[in-house]
Parts: sequence; structure tokens; C-alpha cells
Amino acid sequence: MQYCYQYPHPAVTTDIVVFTIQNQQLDALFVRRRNAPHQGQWALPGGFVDIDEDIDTCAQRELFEETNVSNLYLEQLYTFGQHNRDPRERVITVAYYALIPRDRLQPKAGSDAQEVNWFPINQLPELAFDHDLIIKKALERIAAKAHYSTIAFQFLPPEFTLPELQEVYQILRNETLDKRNFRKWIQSLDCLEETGDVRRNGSHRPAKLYRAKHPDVVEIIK
Amino acid sequence: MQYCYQYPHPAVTTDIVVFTIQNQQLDALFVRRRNAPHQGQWALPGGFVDIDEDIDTCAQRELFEETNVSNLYLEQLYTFGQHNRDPRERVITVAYYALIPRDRLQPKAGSDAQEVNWFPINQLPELAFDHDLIIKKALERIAAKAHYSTIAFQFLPPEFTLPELQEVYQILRNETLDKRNFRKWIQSLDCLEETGDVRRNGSHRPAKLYRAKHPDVVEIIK
DNA sequence: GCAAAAGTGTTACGCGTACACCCATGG
DNA sequence: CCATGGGTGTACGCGTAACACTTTTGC
Repeated sequence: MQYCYQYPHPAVTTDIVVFTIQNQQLDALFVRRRNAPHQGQWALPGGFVDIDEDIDTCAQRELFEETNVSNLYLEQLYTFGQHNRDPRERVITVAYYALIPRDRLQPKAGSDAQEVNWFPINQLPELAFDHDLIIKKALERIAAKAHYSTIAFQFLPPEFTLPELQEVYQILRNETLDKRNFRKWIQSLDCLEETGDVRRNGSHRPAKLYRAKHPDVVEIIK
Repeated sequence: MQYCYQYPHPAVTTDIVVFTIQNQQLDALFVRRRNAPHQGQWALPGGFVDIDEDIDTCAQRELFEETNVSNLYLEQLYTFGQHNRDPRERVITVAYYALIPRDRLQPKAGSDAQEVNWFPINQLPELAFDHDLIIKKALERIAAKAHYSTIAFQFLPPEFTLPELQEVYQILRNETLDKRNFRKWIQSLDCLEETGDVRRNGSHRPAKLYRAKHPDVVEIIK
């Protein structure tokens, strides 16, 4: 079966930069390509937009196929449309980024037999296509958002401690923060509530647990 | 001649929100549709991406075709990809916005016989497709940028006075600013230089003329 | 009792904001 | 000389940034 048009049409894909934080590092998810071009190289998860599928829905679907997790924070990033970015045919890709909390990482990410892997964002392998550009843009975006939104909560489980939250902000903003000032700031946003519980992990004072008042919305602050 | 594919392909367009400031108002440019669907309604300028044309280039081309002006500030805004946003076929549009200074407005914008018109953004006509959504997103973007960038310069001729610059900021941010505080702020950015000349317009003290130190870059500030 | 991380207040400085009068020109 | 808009400085308050010690636990 063939689909014919009076004028040439590009193919459209979505690619998703999936971020998580583990081992004190920001990691992104990649899939090893099994076919040419760029066979064997690592690439962002993604794929073609179905003809009657919204592009947001497509991104959600691709994301689920690679991570087995749904309902993640997902935001459109930028559209990459250099005419020669794919040697096979004209492909325009709408890039998204998604954030996945540690506690929802699957033991083996990926539903099919594909080889997938997390890489720390400062030790990336060589990437297929223009995916290095996409990553770069995604990093800029989340670093910026870490300054004026509650995006960091999306990396954490529903209950977390203030030192954990501070660590996420530090990794995203790539700077160390003063503990007292950070606490004063985050408390003043009135977006946290104590669970009443504590977390004990080590021979030291236990940390109080908090949860976000509105865990599903990324609030713009300041 | 037909172009055939193994899988259905969407059409891809770019639409451009062209902004200018005239008569103390922010205006956007629209084209009246001559064909169904939405025949007779106003729509954003835009059109199909050629198969071997970068999407940025396409936006530039469409922009030039409607305004006869090139080398404008042009930035990608967002990609709109609801599957049913165009009743004819699947069309994904990559929206851009452009800023055009007063002094480069053509007497009759538009190169061909199409009916084109500027509308103040708070008196928009009913728009075709989802173009109201696109405008809304573009307005949010430039209002935000007016707070943390030198975007306002792009609305002005190469030489301008401080009252003129302040007016642009006020329109974009939709608030009045204190004259002395505005001047202190803008001078502190070290992005202006006096031309040494003045502009006389009326029976009052003439205003000093300034130019941007880097007229082609929109600097991120603060 | 000691090591290790959690928790907690105060001070200083800079920036943003509020505010009123003189200046230069054209008619 | 008068109307019109251009141009200028200061004071106050708030928010950001710097900074050190006590608390609680596990071993």
C-alpha cells in the first residue's frame, strides 16, 4: 500500500530527551540504533508520528514504549528541521523532554529487546543525527527552569527530604547552594508540607519528610 | 506527478506571527484567506515547507513574501500538531514570531495581490484554524522576553530616543514604568551609546538619540 | 563518645522602587 | 512667555547573600 500526494511531504517524528537523576548525576536515556544510518550509535528514543495522532500523544507513546512509565512530566522543547538532518528522507523532528523520578525507574527500561542505557550528561557517547544539538537545548531549558520553577520536584518520589531536594536543584543549576538560604527560599514558596515522618539513613540525625502540595504542576515562581 | 510513501506523511507548514508597534499599540499581521476552509477569514502568514528547505529558511521566505523585508528578528515559537487542526489533511505547523521595526514597514505590505492587514492585538478578528492559540503563545513569549532581554530594540529603528524605547517596553509589558528608574536600569545594562545627535519633534526640549551597541543580538539580561 | 549529616537566625549590602523639579525648545 | 515633553538624584525598604554552631542519630 502506498500513500501519494501532489507535493512531496516530509516525515515527522518526535524525539524525547528523558532525564533522571541518579548517583548525584543528571542522566539521559538513549537507545542503540540497530539499523543504518548511524547503526550501532546511540540515539534519543523517538519515532514517527501516526497520521491521526496528536504530536503530544505521540511523544507520550514513545516515552512509554521506552520507559514503561506513563504520566511523566513532558514538555515540548523545539523542532529541528534542517533539510539534511536524516540521510534517508526529509525528517522533521519535534523534540520533547521528560523527567522521571528515581523511584519510577524500571529495573530494565525498555519494553522490547532494544538496548537502552542511561548516560550521565557530561559523559555522553557519540550520538546519531543531530541529537547532540537536541540534548544541548534540553539542558539549557531545564537549567533555566531550575531557577524559576518547581521543576526539581519532578525528579523526586512523592515524599522527599530537604537535603534531597536541594541536591536536585544543585545538580540542575550546576552550583552549590547555601543550606539555610535554600531552606528559607523553598519554604517561602509555600509549596511543601511535612508528612510528619522522617527518613533514617545512617548514623546521624534523621531528616524530615516532605511532599509537594501540588505534585503534578510545575509552578512558575518569583 | 505524485509523491508516494510507504506510510502516510503529514504536511508541514510554518506560520509566522509578525509583530510591530505603531500608534502606541502592538500589532500583528494577518492575511485574508481566499480559499476554503475558513475562506474569507484572517490567518497568519505562512505556507508549506519545501522538501529540501530548512524550516528556519522557510519561515524567512514566508516572512519576506508577506512583508518584503528580510533580516528581521525571527525566532521559533512552538509546534502545533493536533491531528485535526486542518480539515483538509494532516498539517503540522511550526510557528515562528518576527519583529519588524516601524521604519521598515512597507507602504503596502505583501508582494502579491493578497489582502493583508495589521490588527492591534487586543482587537483581533476571528481567526482561521488554531491561529488564536498561536497568537496567544506568541504574546506570552514576547511579554516574558520584555522582562529579561533587549528584545524591545528590535521594534525600533537603528537610532531612537529613550522615551521611544521606554514606550516599547511599556507596551510589551503592559504597564507604565517610572521614567527615572527605567533610564537608570537601561543605562546600567551598558547596551546603549549616544549618537551625539538629537531628535526635535515639537515645541519642547529635543531628545538625545541612541543606538544599540549590538543591534542584531537580543541579549539576555539580569 | 564520636563521626556524620540535619537543622536553625542574624546581619549586611545592593538593588528596586517611590518620588518632584528644572531644562530646552517652538510658537 | 508659556506649553510641552526631555532630562536628572536621593532616600528608603526589602530581599538576597554571607556566615557557624547545635542537634540527633548509629555504631
